[in-house]
Amino acid sequence: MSARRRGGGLRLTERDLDVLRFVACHGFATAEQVGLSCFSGWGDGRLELGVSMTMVYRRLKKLVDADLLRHEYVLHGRPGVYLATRRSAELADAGVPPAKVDLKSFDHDLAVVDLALALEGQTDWITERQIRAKAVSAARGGGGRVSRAGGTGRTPDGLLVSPWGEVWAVELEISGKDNARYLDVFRGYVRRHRERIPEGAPETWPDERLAAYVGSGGEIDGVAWYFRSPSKRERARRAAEEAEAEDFRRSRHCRFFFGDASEPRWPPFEKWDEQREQDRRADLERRRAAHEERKYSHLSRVRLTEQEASYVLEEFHRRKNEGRLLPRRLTEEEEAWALREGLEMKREHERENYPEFWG
DNA sequence: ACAGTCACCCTAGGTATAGT
DNA sequence: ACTATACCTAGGGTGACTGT
Repeated sequence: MSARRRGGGLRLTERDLDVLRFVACHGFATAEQVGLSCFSGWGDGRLELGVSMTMVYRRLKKLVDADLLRHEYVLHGRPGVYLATRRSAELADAGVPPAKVDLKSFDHDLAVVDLALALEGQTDWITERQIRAKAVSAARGGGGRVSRAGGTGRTPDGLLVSPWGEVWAVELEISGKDNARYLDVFRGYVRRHRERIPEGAPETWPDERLAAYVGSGGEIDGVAWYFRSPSKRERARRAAEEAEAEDFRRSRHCRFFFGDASEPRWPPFEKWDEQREQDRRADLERRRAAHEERKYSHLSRVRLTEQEASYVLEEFHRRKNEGRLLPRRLTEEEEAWALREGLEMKREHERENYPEFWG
């Protein structure tokens, strides 16, 4: 059993650290969410609790007793939430300070955790708190292009990073905005499009991806927006189309995806494959152009030598006077034509002898 | 009804001690 | 020195219980 023993007798396991990290990164979470994240496994395409909820509660209680978590009832009749303490935030090394519950966004924040749980798996989820914390530390450390005090423009509810390094901003809408506001947000995201996924992105660690995101000023490959209401989703989709039409060149690099929050699906992670296909085509085109260039420059260097020219002229003179008693000289046009023909013959000969220049 | 806690039991790993 | 055993501590499972 790999576990660390802390003063109070609690042996801290790797899973405990996962719990602390999960809670710290999201700010707070219900026991059920902690259970699904840290006491679960993937089965039948979704997260399933691997132990009983009693087990989860008991473990959480121990962490609360050890001053590593705080338990707080926020709304009457609703499950309580667990929050990180300063000690656990340091212990989990998640790079985020302990959170406070904000009543205005309480429902939304818990819904974001649910969304993250549904979308995590092969993908990495970077929380809004992680982004903000990184942006602040980057601004203090002088690294990164920070557009606003401690920020990288609009901070999404989370970042979804595909195994190939494709970065999608995730937004969860549980209330609704007016059309102009949607348009405004989409314009902002289109401005932050990322033209290319960097080479080597699939091999980078989540914290390197977060650093790259903050360092680039919040560049993204797409926006996945999840809605509870189909009509709001439709309005947002129209706003996105408008933003795309305004700036077609940039929006090619920033895809939009509109999902159902009650049954969230992953956005289409296709950019990496498309990028590789484009690179392959560009490479092919480059090689074809280089080949043409070499071919042209090679043939353009082919000239008739003096000896060859006089041989060509003699040969044409002989052919012209074949069967004549009184031979005639070649006219100027005939000479020029003969030399052109001779040069063409020589180049034809080159083509046969240097097939690598002719494919 | 549901969130959360407690008691009891079993299992597993770590450590001290006795026996060879 | 090595091995076997006992004991302690903590994790995990289940059912019962409490409080709202």
